[in-house]
Amino acid sequence: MAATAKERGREARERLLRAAAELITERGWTGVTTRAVAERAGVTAGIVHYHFDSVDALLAETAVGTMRAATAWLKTALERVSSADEALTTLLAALDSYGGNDPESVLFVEAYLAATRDPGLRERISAVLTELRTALADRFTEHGITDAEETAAVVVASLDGLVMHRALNPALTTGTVRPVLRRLLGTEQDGGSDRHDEPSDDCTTTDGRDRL
Amino acid sequence: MAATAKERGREARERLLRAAAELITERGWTGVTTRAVAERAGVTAGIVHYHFDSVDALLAETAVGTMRAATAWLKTALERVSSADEALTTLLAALDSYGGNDPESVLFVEAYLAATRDPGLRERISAVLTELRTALADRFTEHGITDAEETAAVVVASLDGLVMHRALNPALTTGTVRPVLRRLLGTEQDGGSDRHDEPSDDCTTTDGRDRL
DNA sequence: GATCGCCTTGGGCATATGCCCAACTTCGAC
DNA sequence: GTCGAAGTTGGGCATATGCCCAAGGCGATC
Repeated sequence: MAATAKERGREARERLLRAAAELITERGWTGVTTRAVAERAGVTAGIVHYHFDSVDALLAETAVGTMRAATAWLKTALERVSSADEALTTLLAALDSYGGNDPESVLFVEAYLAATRDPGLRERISAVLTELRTALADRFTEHGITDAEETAAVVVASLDGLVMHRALNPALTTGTVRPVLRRLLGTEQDGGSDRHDEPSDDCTTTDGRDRL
Repeated sequence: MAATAKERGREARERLLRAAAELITERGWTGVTTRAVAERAGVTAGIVHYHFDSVDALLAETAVGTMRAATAWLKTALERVSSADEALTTLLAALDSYGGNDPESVLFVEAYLAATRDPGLRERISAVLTELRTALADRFTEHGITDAEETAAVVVASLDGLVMHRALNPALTTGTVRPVLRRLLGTEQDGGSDRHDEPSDDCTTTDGRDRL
């Protein structure tokens, strides 16, 4: 058996990260406590400060890690895209995959706010966000979207805003907002701009990618 | 003499509300404490629970009150608007009026997240948001925007998203994002989307940076 | 088997927090 | 002048919280 102690330590650490992610969305960033996260992870409270310097360090690690994973996934998904509209669809699909009361995207918003009060976290989150924004802008440039940089920035921000508002207004399904968001791309392809509720064409048609 | 005691009580209550608003953005919703808000308001801690049932009640009152005031102001501003584009400009100007490190709009985002965990607050915030969204949608309908309801919803959500992202990315000035956001209105007025003829309340700050 | 490194435990300390309350002040009404 | 309502004060209680630490496993290495 390979390093049982080390392995268990690693697992405990990851369980803490997962527990923290849940609790951030449930209680809010500043509402996560040492003992709560330890209990959720099934470990004792002392463990938290063995694996992390502080509760805030745990939360930052959780947020940055989650965002990095999501961004990495989205970047590879965007690489397979063959039009700007498809890129938008990919992002919307990712947004939908978390269902309505999506825990993960609320975590992002909590992280943004926490970054407002923590310069170090802000730096790390900005880096991830820039990465995603740049990847999207590259697709846009590639497919002839004007103001690609600015458009990408607005699209990413808008999607985060929609995530937030959807928590209060369930009518904001991706199907509903997609026709409107498409206008952001500036392509005047006039594809029947008033049809809502796209049935199920939300998945990019290429290889199987219905997971996330 | 007009009720001095009653008057002072009222003032203390309002000072508490203002102090709470500041602290919510500084420390986050769940980071606001009885004593901190009392100290900021210049009263003793006992006062807080005399005027409000609980700290959470204080916070909710603060958030809803602030949002109601902002919405009321925006509604009257929107009434004077003579085009959909001008409506957008009005909203952007309001967004800018709070300067870069705007305390108020961060408060809104904090409130959205808190509403996620408090059904009562969620109800109240949804009502205010619906009011604003409807007022905007009315303007849009009036000026021939297709999908007025959906467009209004997306615009409001996008602006909140931009507020959040601007806290991390100062390049997201209204001047920078305005040309992109105009596309949301679906009015295909000329391709050059970076020129506008409304000279009056041009709120755009002198955008220094263009690289996002 | 002894030793070492990594992980874990459970308790503990100083402080913070929400909320309460009895006594006190203030000021208009009678 | 007395009374009562509205507001204020300062202390206090039970609990929660962040972080620490000495002691205890436990497998790998020698």
